[in-house]
Amino acid sequence: MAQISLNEIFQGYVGRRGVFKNKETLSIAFTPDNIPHREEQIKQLGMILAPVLRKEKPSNVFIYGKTGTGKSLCASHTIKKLSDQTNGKLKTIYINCKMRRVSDTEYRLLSQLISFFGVEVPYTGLPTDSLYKKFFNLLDQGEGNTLLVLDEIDALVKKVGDGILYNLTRINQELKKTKLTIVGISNNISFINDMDPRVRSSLSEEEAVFPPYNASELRDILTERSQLAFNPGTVSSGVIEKCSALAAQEHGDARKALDLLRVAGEVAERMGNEKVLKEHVDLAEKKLDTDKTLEITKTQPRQSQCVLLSILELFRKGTKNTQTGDIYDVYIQICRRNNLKVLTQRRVSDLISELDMFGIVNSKVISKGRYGRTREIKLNLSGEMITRIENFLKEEFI
DNA sequence: CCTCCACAGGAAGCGCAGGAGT
DNA sequence: ACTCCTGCGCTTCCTGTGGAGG
Repeated sequence: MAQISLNEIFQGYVGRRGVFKNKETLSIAFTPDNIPHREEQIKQLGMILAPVLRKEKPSNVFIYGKTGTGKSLCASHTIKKLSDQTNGKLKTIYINCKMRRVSDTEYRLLSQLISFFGVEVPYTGLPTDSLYKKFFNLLDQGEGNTLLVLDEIDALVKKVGDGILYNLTRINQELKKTKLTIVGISNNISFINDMDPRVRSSLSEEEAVFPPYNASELRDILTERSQLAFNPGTVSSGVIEKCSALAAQEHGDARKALDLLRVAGEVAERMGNEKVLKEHVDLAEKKLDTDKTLEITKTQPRQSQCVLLSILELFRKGTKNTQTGDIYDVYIQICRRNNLKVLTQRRVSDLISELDMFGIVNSKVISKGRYGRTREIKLNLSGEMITRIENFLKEEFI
């Protein structure tokens, strides 16, 4: 039985022409040749970095803009073009500072930098400044310019402070043959104010701002990409407009727009449609939403999951106007059942606030007069999400 | 008008882990 | 290898508060 139906599925797959021609072109990792609506920024970056062609040191650049505004894309595009001009002689080090366990401490970042020169360094044990020396020596062995791209640089500063940036910006004073230029990329603008003024000024000798895309700009981007990604005529009208509009509502995030389009295509294929329809976009949005919330709950610490389960149990019982105390009572029971340490109500209250921040619940402070002042907590999830999260939590807890 | 409920949410401090300095 | 030092999760203690009921 199972085999027959599987065969049918496979047959359906092979027999039909899928909607995708090249799905890769919709992923964030893909670098298109043409980047619409970023001509200004690319030109600006090009002008800032152009001195490398004359073997002079360009200014350090600080790039900021919200997620999905094309910062990393434009930076890597510009640098690649620049590198082509120099016949690949331009050395570029790209580091994403948000990668956990890779580059989230001073030591790890330095060992990353060193490994770019093909030298491996022990995971731990060496003093930090000997790593600096090593990096310095490796750097100075080469000629000309080295570009250091620090993506999500705000994460680095938040984690380890600005000392490392201070050291890196000063390194040029010592270097003889090479020059190091830092390209910092951040989606948080305010963090730069917390930095040491010296670091701030040397890091942002030049600044490039990436504004959010509006709906029509997003539409252009999607139109271009969809021609690469989909077979001709498989995207019905209105689909791209819908994806653009949804993503524009969320601070003009091109990544979200591309995700929506890609998942809509996947949904269409799975449902056996030969065309991507507007309804598929709705389903895609739901799926992305659910996946995201599920991912959040999965990565949440156990205590927080326990609190969420308490809220879910109360919801299933149909309790109206859930308040902190109710949740705490259920929470205690779940902890006992699961042999978990019972935290104080004060702490649980904070955990509820965290769930609120994630958008999983909505809580608002209300006063019930004689019957006290508390927070009214409501689940902020669709029915399908509740079931999926519940299924996950039921596996984790008794 | 006052009271008093059921908490909110700030402040201080504790114990721990893991990194930095030596 | 050894002490600091720092950040984090958490507890303890605290003061503050909107409004129903007296």
